[in-house]
Amino acid sequence: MPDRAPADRRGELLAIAARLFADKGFKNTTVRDIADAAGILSGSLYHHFDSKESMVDEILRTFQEELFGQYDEILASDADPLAKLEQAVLVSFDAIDQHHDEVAIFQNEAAYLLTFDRFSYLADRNRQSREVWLTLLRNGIDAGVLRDDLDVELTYRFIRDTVWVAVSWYRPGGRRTHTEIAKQYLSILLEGIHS
Amino acid sequence: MPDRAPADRRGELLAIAARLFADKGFKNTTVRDIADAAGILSGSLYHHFDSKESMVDEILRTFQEELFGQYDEILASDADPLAKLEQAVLVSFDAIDQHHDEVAIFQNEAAYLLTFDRFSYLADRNRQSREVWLTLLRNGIDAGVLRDDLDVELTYRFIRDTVWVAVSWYRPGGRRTHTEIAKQYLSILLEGIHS
DNA sequence: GTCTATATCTAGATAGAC
DNA sequence: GTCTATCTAGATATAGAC
Repeated sequence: MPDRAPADRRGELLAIAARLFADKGFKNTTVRDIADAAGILSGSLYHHFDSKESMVDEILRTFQEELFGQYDEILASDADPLAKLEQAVLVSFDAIDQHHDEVAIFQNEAAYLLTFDRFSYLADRNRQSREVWLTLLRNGIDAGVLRDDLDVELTYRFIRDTVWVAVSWYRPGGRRTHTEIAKQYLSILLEGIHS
Repeated sequence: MPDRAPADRRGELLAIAARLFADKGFKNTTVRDIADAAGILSGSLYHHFDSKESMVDEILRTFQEELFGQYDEILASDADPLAKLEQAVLVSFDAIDQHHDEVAIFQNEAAYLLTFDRFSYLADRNRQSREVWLTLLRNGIDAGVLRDDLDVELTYRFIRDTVWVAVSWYRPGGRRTHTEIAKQYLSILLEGIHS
């Protein structure tokens, strides 16, 4: 593996920053915090990155490219509508497990970051995500496997919110695996809690 | 109405601050922002309040006393378990409608504020909220009206998250009333989306 | 690639006049 | 109750040495 160390220094620093942004918030994390955690001084960070904004930008872009690639694969597959919906939920919980910090940052900081022009792509991603879920829900209704008396827009929001907000309490390595949680969630979502 | 203006100036300023804290975040709202919105200068705010922290403290305390009073009433009532659960959901969506900014602040800033000793009561309120929902769910299971194969702790989290996170997209005066949203949500929660 | 040193800016808070 | 003026602390970012 040639030039692994130099190429990865950037990734290391981004991972350290992501952890802090996720835990304390973007605004509330100082470049000194990041440098301290990395064992260097704040000025040295500017050898690697333009600004604190550039750091969070790179973190979110990289993560979202991967996540939306997975959604696209599901949409393009030939699974039945119910299976696709389940896969989308599982992939999302997988992201919470594998990219916990990135999901947390997107959940907690997107509204703030969207006030800057350079982060306008986050709004595009929100629209894209809405399209994915609405498509899955409409296909399920059309195929007759989902109730047709539900407000699709509201249903989409409930699913989206419950899935992603789990990042606020799920901790990788905890008592329940992310797959167990995803399956319980799907059971409630599909069948309800009424006996 | 004697001395209405002087007594309400405090409340006016708190409402202005709450709106800004909810929209932009606590850390990201400056005392100058608050003063600007109130049409005064930043120094003048300190005639009314000790600090920015005191402002958010008063906002959250007042709101939570009211909300938890309502939960206590539901728990103490003689309605059946299913009705109590429905009432708790309705009361929560009512809070999102009537105290939108306060709910948003609690949702978005609690984790940060909890790093200060003076806000440790927020952790107590979180525990209290958990007890309310767990009690409602357990009573429903014991009475046989809720599925007994569900993880109660996970179910509580899904309900809590989906209810409160609605504050991020619900806007008072929008296309759907908060009661319509609450009823759709209860329909999904109780019966599921499967046809 | 990191450190030293520092420029620049912004924020919370205070004191006293009006 | 508000304004003027200002203090102080802390944050982002830069320049040049090592």
